[in-house]
Amino acid sequence: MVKNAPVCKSRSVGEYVDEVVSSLPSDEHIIELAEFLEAFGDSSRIKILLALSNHELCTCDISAITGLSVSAVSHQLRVLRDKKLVKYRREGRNIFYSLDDEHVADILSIASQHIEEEG
Amino acid sequence: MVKNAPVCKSRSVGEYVDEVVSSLPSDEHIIELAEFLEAFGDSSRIKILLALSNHELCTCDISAITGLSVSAVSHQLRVLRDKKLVKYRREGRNIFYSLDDEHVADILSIASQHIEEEG
DNA sequence: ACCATATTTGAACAATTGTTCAAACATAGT
DNA sequence: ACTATGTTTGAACAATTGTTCAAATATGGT
Repeated sequence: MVKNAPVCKSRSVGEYVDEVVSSLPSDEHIIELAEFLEAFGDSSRIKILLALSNHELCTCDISAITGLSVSAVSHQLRVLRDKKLVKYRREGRNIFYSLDDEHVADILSIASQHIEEEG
Repeated sequence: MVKNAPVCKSRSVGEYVDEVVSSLPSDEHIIELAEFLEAFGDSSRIKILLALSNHELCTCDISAITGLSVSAVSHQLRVLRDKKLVKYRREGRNIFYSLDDEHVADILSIASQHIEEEG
């Protein structure tokens, strides 16, 4: 009837289920978390973010640095803007992008550490 | 000829391009970084990871906690295993999963902070 | 008003994703 | 050997993704 209804018949397991359920944040928060972290999940965007950890950069310089087309960079910057990983300011014809805050750099750095340790 | 060839004609911009390029890690490292962080980028997987920050859990309890089907959980656990976000151990019929290391919990926690600050 | 530069946008496309379902495999108890 | 429980697997499907291309928008200089 209830399709997803589990499951463990063993009762030594499963005693903490209610406790864990009530420790979880709201679905809304979980979705925001996933959407924020999803924005890190593409090598073009990672390359852009790593470039921005060194310097504030305009769109066309990011294109030159990453080897991506200007259009591809702009599309990815939109994702990074929408998901609040980067901020920007206009200066004449150029728009300069930078990391939104330290959290973004921290996540990149922790992820780097993790990869180096795992081999 | 070269399709992606940029780009900025203004020379005040772009002087640091070479410097930033040489500061970037290898493409291989960038891809590993993206693949690791991509594994955080789905609300089902985030829910699983948050549950695991509280308790070591077996597959069917994760299913009960998250409301996902056992099969869906197992598929996602495979992603999390492959990308080294979780580890596991067998105990009889059950397989207990837990976060691979502190890095994973740290990333979840920093991302949570980020979201709360941005509103 | 016009032109060049810088950037964004929208449609199109192949490629990838997450879930479901049914079937398989693994372990433990009888 | 058989059965029940726990978990994984593979095929299928709709939905989403990232890039390209062509066209649009924005700013500044003449």
